[in-house]
Amino acid sequence: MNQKKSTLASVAQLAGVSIKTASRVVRREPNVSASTRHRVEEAMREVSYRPSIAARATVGSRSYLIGLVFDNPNSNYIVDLLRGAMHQTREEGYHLIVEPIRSQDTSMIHELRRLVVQSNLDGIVLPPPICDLPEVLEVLKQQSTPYVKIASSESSGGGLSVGMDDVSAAMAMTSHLTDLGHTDIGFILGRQGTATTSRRFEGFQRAMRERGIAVKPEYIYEGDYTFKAGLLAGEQFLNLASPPSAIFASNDEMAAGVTMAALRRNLVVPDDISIAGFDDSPISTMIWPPLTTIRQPTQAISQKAISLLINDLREIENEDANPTLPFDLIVRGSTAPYQ
Amino acid sequence: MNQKKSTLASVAQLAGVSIKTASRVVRREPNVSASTRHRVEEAMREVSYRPSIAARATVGSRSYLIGLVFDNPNSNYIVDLLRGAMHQTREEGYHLIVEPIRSQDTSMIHELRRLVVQSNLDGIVLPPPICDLPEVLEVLKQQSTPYVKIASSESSGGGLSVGMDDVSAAMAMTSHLTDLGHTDIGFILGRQGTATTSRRFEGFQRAMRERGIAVKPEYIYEGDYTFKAGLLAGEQFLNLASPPSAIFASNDEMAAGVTMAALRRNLVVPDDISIAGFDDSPISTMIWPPLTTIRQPTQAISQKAISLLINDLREIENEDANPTLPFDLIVRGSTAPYQ
DNA sequence: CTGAAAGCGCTTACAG
DNA sequence: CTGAAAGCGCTTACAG
Repeated sequence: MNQKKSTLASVAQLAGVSIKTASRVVRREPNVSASTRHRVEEAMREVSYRPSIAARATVGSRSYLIGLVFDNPNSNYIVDLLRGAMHQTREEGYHLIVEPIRSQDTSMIHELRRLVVQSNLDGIVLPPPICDLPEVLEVLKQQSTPYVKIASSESSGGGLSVGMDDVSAAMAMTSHLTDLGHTDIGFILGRQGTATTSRRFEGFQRAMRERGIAVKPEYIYEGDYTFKAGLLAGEQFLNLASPPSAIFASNDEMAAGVTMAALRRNLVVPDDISIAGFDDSPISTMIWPPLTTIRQPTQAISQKAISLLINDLREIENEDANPTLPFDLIVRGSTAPYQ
Repeated sequence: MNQKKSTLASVAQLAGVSIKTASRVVRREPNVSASTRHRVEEAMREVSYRPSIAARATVGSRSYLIGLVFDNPNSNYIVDLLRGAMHQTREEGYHLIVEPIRSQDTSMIHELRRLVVQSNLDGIVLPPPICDLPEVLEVLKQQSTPYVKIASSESSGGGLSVGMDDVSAAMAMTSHLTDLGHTDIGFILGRQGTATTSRRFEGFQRAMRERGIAVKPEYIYEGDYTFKAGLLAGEQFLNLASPPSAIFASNDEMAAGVTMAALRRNLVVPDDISIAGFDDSPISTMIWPPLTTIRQPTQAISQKAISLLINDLREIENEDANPTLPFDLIVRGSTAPYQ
């Protein structure tokens, strides 16, 4: 049960070669005769040899350490990111260093540089909103530390990035509502100035246009992703002479606010009004009825990000350096056919 | 601009001591004169020295690695835990390895053992609910890996633990309500069988008893920590011939449910009814009005946990091996004087 | 209280 | 094609 740890030396001895040659086989370097290679591989298998990352890290320029910094109020998102990243990092024989940073602080750049230098990071994962800070990218370029951006606002400038197609997702949700027979659909935008906000709105508009349904100006509300904005939007929509029969909020918190506005007026969700959110955040199942929403494949995204980054480190060409991962439309109790 | 990595040698040179002495200071070993220690610490700060885990791991039996496993649906709690733990781990010159595990899986124990053995963990932090799994404690004892429990249900069996005083916190919240003039207070219990549930209820009862206020049986509702339970509890309370003027829910989600039940009946919170929660979870400020609640000092708790654990590793006696940290009563918009 | 030496498991020059 | 040597940054015996 309890096995002793095997080393390169033990492999070399068993194969009757020098440590250096054993190393060459392990690292798949050229200039080893087929028979020697075979003998060493046999020995590796016999003692179930696994190279020590620690020892490798002390010597070479590689640390086998990937960093993941975060500064995002959405803890759920962060934890999902962590799960995916940790899984893939371990899978590839690397380790993950996680660091909370405060992107507002002036000392942040200094801390980031210290992290990269001191921990000798091989690469770093940049979730939003950090991936959109030019200073951060600048520092990493200076230190020539490879990075991968997650859900970045800007189209990647030649670097690595992973994201989700917000436009298609918003289109899918809109289609879900129109398929249920809704034509009077209220839309609540997120905070101005973020790429996500405009992409989701674009998806809504495009789907409506494709179906030939006009979008009434009074059915558009400018929110800011908060519960309260949803509450206000809901009240405004429901005060209309002809209120919408469905409301699509750009995130779940706002959709929860709309739900509360509807309940306040003794409306039954989804019979009297359908409500849809976006993100599949915890609140979406905490309220009643649970929200129909869009799930971002966060774990898969961070997994992919790690994978891209490590391929890059190994100088393996990534067939797609800026992939976009598929989302899920989660239909729950808050949406129903128009009646 | 481009920072170079600092080593023990550079620190030693700057301080004018041997590498060995510098090492002693870094590792907080005894037998270093105060002045030497001071000089080395100064040098460490100057070059912002951080020991190389890799180098440490190659040599000694110690890994300077602390593990933190988690399996908790509340991501916000986890992230707070992480922040506190990371801060203190770095402070003490250790590194933190974070691992999500699934306490339900049968393979969990195997994975845990692998983590402990392969990463050569010096110690491990066990948040709820993992800290209450006997199999986990068993494995750690087998491997003689020191651990510290966080917010454990059971009174620590001689081991290390950090927690919060739920009884006092529930008493404080109850007093807050009675101080506002409320005597008819509804209480919503959490899920049966967890220590937290009974401790919070005990605090409520004790505070009421101290004030000589009788607790009516119809003002007690057995919930399960979900939003829906809060909604049902609220409806039941509000259907009473003489409903309570204040409702204290054992967590914020249930308090949010009560809020929705109140709004459904066109009651104004807090004018018509005061509502209090527990935990200061994200939902407490997402809904309107924001909830008066109890904040657990999660970051401080995990910080303390790391501190206890590392003291233990250094064979420094902890003056209190099972400390309980102070909480905060957060008064927000959901509670107001009885009228 | 302080330090010189050996060595952890591996890699990177360098030499045959 | 193969290997002996030096060294990564640190720690653990051991000596003063």
